[in-house]
This record gives sequence, structure tokens and C-alpha cells, in this order.
Amino acid sequence: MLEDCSITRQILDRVGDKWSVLIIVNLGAEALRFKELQRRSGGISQRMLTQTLRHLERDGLVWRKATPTVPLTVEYGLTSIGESLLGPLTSLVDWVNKNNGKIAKARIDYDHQHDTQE
Amino acid sequence: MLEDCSITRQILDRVGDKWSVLIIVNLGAEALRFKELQRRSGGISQRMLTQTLRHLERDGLVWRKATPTVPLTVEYGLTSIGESLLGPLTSLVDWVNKNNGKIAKARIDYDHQHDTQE
DNA sequence: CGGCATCCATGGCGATACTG
DNA sequence: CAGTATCGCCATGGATGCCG
Repeated sequence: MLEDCSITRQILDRVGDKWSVLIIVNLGAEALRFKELQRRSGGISQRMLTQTLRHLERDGLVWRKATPTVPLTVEYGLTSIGESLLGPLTSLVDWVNKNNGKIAKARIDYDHQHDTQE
Repeated sequence: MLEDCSITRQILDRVGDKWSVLIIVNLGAEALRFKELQRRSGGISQRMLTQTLRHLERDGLVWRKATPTVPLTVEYGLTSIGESLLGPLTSLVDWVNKNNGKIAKARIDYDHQHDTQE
């Protein structure tokens, strides 16, 4: 009823892919340079960071500003659309933070009563 | 700052995997039997539906009720935790529905000004 | 009907090395 | 510093076939 079509799926895929959410949240606080963004994003490889940023940029969620200084300076930040995503996204993240205890417990219960050992 | 740890990533992975969101939203309306759920979930294969349901069940988001009738009846529905996820999830889906036009346009612009033709 | 097991193709993603 | 290009692994997920 909401997402029979492919567009919605595509965008949810983007939201759900391994790094997008992390990048968006990190950029939500402030615009950042490539290296700094990578540093804040845990163990993301340089390849994946580039790729993720390209996707987000293509979707109009992130802007890129390259300054042709000597060792080249590039900054990334959220566009207004990107910022508007921050709300739904953080409400989701909040939900996770609030419920991960229950979920962890549910998993233990499930595993326990399905194969006691093995 | 929010999701350095692995738990959050794991759960977001679940949210972001190809079918979970669709299943949860479909079950949000009402409890459904396996076949009916499959029918409403577009082109999901039986394997993936089973797998996704197991994951969601393990996380305590979905319950499963098997009635040993002759041709076996199984119903799935959301637990209270699962229902509490419905909120954040639909706010995300709403966002997508509201912005997919802009995103589609942004993509066209991006593609156009990056390689005018292949 | 509901579900598990197997096989197999695709592609996500990391590591590495090279360019501007 | 900020990328692009290449390679190779392995997880995701579809198709198919069998069981309760």
C-alpha cells in the first residue's frame, strides 16, 4: 500500500545500506572534510566512503564543495533535503537505542528454546 | 556518537535488509498467514520470506502461531515491540513518499551534469 | 500449506595500489 | 588530501526440489 513501487524500495535500500545512515548522522552535526568524516565513521574504508558519498550526493541529500588548494580540500554537508531526513532517521535510531536491550534478550530466549546447545 | 557499537548496526541492518520493512508494514495492518503475506509482499521468494520472518521472530518483533490443522495453518503478527517500531518506520516511509520526487529529480540532474552521454 | 536444504549467480564491500 | 581502478572474498538472495 505504501511501497509497492520500486522508487521507495530503492531509497529504503539506500537508507539501509551499510554506511549511509552513519554518514548522514555524522554530517548532521556539521560539515566535514573527507578524512575527518572517515575518522568519525568507525572502520569505513576509503572506497566505501567515496561510494556512499556519491550516492548521497546523487540523491541530493549531500553537497560537496571542493576547494582547489594545494593539497586539495573537500567538504561535505547535508542539503536541506538531507537535513529533513535527519528527523525520521534519528527517531529510528532512538527506537533502536531504546529497544536494543529487549531485542538482545529476545534473541537469547529464541536461541535458547530453539537449540538448547549446538 | 549514537551507533559506534555493533548492536545498533546489527539492528539497523535488519531494518535495512531487503524485506523486513515491507513485512513489518504489511503485518502492521493485521495478522496474516504465510501465503497471504507473500502475496502482499510483491515478489518476495518463499525462502526470503521464511528467513526474514525468522529473523524478526528472533528479535521479538513478530510472533508466530502454528495451528496443526490438516493443511497446516500458520499466522504471523506484530508483537508489542514490533508495533512500537511501526511509528519510526512509517515516519521514515512517509518521508520517502514525500521526497521521492525531489530525489528522482536530483538524480536526473546529477546524471545529466556528470556524463551528458555515456 | 508451510518450510528446510541445496545449488549457484550476482554484487557488496574490503584491501591494495596508483593518480591529481 | 581526495580520490579512481582492480581484484578477490563471501554474504545475499533467487530457483528448485523434497518433507511434514
